[in-house]
Amino acid sequence: MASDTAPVQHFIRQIVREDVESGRQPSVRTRFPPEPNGHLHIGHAKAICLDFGIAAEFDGRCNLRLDDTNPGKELPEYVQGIQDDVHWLGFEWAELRHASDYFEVFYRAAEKLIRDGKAYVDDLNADEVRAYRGTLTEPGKDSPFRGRSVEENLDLFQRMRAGEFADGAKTLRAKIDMASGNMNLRDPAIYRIRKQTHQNTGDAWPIYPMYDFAHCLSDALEGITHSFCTLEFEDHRPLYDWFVDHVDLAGHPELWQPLVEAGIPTAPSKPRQIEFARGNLTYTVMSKRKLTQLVTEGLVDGWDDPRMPTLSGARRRGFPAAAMRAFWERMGVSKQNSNIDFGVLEACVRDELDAHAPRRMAVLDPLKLVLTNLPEGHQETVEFPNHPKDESLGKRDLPFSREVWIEREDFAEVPPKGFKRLIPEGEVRLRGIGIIRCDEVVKNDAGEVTELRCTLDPETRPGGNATDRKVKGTIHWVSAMHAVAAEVRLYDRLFEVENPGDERDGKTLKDYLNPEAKRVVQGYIEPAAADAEPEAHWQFERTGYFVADRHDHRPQRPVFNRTVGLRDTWARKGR
RNA sequence: UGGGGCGUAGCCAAGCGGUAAGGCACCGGGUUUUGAUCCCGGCAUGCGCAGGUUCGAAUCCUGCCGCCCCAGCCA
Repeated sequence: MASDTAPVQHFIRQIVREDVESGRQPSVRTRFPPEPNGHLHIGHAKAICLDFGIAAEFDGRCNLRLDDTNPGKELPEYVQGIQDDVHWLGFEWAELRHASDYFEVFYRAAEKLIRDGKAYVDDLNADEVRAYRGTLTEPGKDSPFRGRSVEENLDLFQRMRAGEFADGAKTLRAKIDMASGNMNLRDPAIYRIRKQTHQNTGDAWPIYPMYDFAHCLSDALEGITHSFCTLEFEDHRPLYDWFVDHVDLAGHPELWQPLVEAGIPTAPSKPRQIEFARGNLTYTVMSKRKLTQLVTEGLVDGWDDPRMPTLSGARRRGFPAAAMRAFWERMGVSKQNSNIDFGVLEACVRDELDAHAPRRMAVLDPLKLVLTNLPEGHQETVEFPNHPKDESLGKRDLPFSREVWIEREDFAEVPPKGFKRLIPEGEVRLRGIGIIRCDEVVKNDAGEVTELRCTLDPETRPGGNATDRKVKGTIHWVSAMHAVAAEVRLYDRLFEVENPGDERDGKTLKDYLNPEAKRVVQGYIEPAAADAEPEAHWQFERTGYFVADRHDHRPQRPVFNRTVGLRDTWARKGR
């Protein structure tokens, strides 16, 4: 996948480039390793773009690996969702793997550590382990089972695998250093007993490897050269290296013989873990717990609700994948915790859509306008370019008639200062038609404006001799006779505050929800917008960028979602 | 006197001993049949603070200060 903007310099790019140029790592292999226990969100897109992007940039390969070492939390539906999201973002993996593909290798590797005196079976229960671990400032104590013989450990571990012991009764632990300042090195668990059906391996295993053990060895087995992960794993790096070095897959082919037999090409590497900061966004939340809460409490309409920061939500909202990629490229990669202004993402979305979205006209809050100097029943078609700057997007015919819908807010009886639209006795340009003058304002008994009666200046019509006469404003319209009624869902930011995850002061997510984040209106669109394919992006002139809803849109019953409004210096001034 | 990270503008972020890129936001101005787009200009005598080394320091050294992560048989 080619990059969408000039690459931004960052430390990971630099490290990889140096590794390639020096010949240390002539070929680059990376992986994106999500746990299939939830939906991917915008933050994950940063990792996806990094993992797949760096591989592509250096002519390397990137695997998609599902890190499925904790059965019970992981579901096949999530692995499908993850694949869909990665594809949507525009990436293709070299190989799809599961950590569970390597369970037999992990088991053999654990046995090797036991034989080497580097691992032991511990009978301490979870509470006892915690008590023995010490605290951040005090060293831990050795488990009384730490000194078991290799033979006993091997026997016990084999019986763990055979399913002889109950869940939690025993663990296999690495024998490292109970006094280490790094808690991860205080004899971390390698295997735990969990008699739980696994989504891939069924009931073949009563024991499952821990992340620290499985992840680094999976990387090595896949020949990964650069293993990118987030900052909180920085402390795990010594352990990552410890397992890779002590298991020494490259020097012990017998450990991964099962993969060879299964026809899985394997050439173990010495991968290097490099940590970077996650990217947070203002006005949203990214934590699985909070996202789940939004869905389960019905605060949104599901995981792909267009207000959700999930990738499926962003997609349904109409954020183009190219904009998502450009956004993360623009943001760079560093080791600083950040809270990125949501406006930057919106700016990327507008950049992309301004360049590529064809224009259409739609009226979301209709007010009838009659051109009294046109004959009753008058109708004609007017040719419009689909894009003001890109002729390759072609032209279309737009029906025009004596009665049109205009946007209610484009008329004001009492105009605020600086108002450039239609006022009584005033003139404005009807986009693509000509200059009209408002002669009469019709109201109902309640005093509400129900209709505007105007005259069109024929000299200002295309081909006339006053086409370039200047008026302050231009407004959009849809021919009433030809308009197609449409449901338009106006989305906005889900939360009203920059940090909705902030639960200090006893506030919760619900206190910060933006009640205006979803408004559904019935509007009128020009016929050429109604035939939209689901997921087609449009700019409705002067109102914003919209996408035909992926699931609900039908040409007979159009449904559009507002992706993001146009930049609006007028509305901003008013606030 | 636990360990590991990070401090450059409102938000991101480059910078790698030679005198503070870029983007978003914001403020001016120009073009415009979208109050959009586009274009031009402005926006850190300053790089957490204090010392030191150097002809020269955001970059090197020392000491402080602030923020983040770690005590799952989660990932």
